[in-house]
Amino acid sequence: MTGPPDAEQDWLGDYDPRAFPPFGVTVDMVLLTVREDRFSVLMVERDTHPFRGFGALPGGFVQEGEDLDAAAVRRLEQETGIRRDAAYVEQLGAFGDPHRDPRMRVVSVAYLVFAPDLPAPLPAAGARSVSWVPVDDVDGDRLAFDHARVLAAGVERARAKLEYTPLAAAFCDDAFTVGELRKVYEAVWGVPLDPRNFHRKVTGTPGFLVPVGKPAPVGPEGGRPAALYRRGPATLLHPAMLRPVTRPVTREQSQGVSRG
Amino acid sequence: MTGPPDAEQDWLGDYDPRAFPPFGVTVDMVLLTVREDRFSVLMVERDTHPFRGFGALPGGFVQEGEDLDAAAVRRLEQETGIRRDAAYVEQLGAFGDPHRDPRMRVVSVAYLVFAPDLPAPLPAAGARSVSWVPVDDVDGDRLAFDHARVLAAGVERARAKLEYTPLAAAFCDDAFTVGELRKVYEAVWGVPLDPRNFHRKVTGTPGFLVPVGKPAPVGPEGGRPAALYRRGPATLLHPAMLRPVTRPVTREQSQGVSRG
DNA sequence: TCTCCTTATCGTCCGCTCGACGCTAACAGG
DNA sequence: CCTGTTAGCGTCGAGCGGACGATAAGGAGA
Repeated sequence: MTGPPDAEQDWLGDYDPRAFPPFGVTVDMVLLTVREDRFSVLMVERDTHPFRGFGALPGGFVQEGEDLDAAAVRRLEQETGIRRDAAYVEQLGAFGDPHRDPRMRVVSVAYLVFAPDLPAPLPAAGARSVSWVPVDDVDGDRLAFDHARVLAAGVERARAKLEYTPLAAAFCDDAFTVGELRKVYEAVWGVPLDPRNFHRKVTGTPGFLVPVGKPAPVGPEGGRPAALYRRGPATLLHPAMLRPVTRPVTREQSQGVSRG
Repeated sequence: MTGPPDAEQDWLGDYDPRAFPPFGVTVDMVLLTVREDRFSVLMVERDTHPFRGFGALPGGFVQEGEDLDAAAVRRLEQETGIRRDAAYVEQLGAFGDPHRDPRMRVVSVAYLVFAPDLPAPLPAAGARSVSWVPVDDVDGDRLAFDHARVLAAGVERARAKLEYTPLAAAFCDDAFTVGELRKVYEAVWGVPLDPRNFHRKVTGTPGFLVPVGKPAPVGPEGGRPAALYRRGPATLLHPAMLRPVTRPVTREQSQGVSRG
């Protein structure tokens, strides 16, 4: 297709600062964990304009010469103290509504992080407080920018990921029991699972769990001591572990822009 | 976590152009179709610096005040003439390696498009040629920027999407036969499928296909005429249609940044 | 010690899905 | 009529998962 009015500025041969508008680029983190059997997200309360007093996802500008993934990992380590090898990090997507930030044109690259239970970190600059909030308790209307959409995308992606990957273990400590892993699934999906079928599934899937020599820890509310496991080498669950609720034939589709 | 040297510039209260580096933001399109039973991608040959003579994905800068999705759809319509409701579009992810474009700092937001078979469009500005290339014939070392990575991500995402969504129909015309739909799966996955089991699966999944009144078209190489269908309202396949190859326990993970 | 409660782990039954594959239906061409 | 092709239906058996019984192994309290 030739020559719509703006086509000349595509793929300019040489850098011409007048040919493209400058954007700010930020990373925002959807940092998820399971705390006290509740699926929770790390939220900050903003102390600066805009959206002062609103909840927000932690994040910040990408620096010059800094890779997007590196910026996300840097933020993760700075704001939570989580080492990058103690959590699972993947990109969630880019959010670039022209009016998502009233100050200027900003594209946010959101990252999804699965972390084991950790104490809430200290507030960073520009934030009044930092805390873990159960995702069901978050009021989307009280979030800054488009963070309600970002959070919703992250939560849905996390729920889907548990179905076909062994990433639930990223919410657990290094060694964990089958029961602890089941509580992760129950918290994230919000449904009870049959302990016996769950046990059969996860222990019967090759590469999901590797038994750790230690025979038995203690139980907080009694019961027979459970065996300890670590994450196995598998990166996919095959076949998947499906959420027990019968989904209707039609459901929201992740990030589809146009007709499905 | 308090006070690393750069923390002060996070979430500035007011616009301060010195506080963040300016980025160019582009959209790149991984435009996929099935042509002559081959899974193909729309590639342009660059005619301008940098990467003159290299293959590239179609794309261009996002304009001021333009939403990312809107920029992608605009590119789609401009470069291919595809109307947005004739194809499936979803965001693939952001690619922001600091050196991906030698001219300047650019973050590319990649989009994945499933389109029915169409004639190759005319070259746009800055491109020497535009053509559909079977994805297996693309030489990743001859692609501009990081488009080899972008393309690989798009292809893998497309293959996975066919497993758990009915999006294969987005590669077909408005009305199509079960055999045509099967050829889409076979081309995308690169494996033959049993026609009888495939027929049972797709016709037995509620909401996948809706029969169209017209009783029968003609067959190009003979055979019994097939019934025509359109896309149904389903957006998920449940249970999924799994690729017949036995995947090994460990496989590449989409966009994971760190340990799982 | 015995009872009861809790959780862990193993086993059984049954329905559903899928892969493999046989069979018939409905066209075209010679 | 015969053959070749694709479409569509049926059958069988293995495997997986949901429902759920049974046993194991701990702690708390009578």
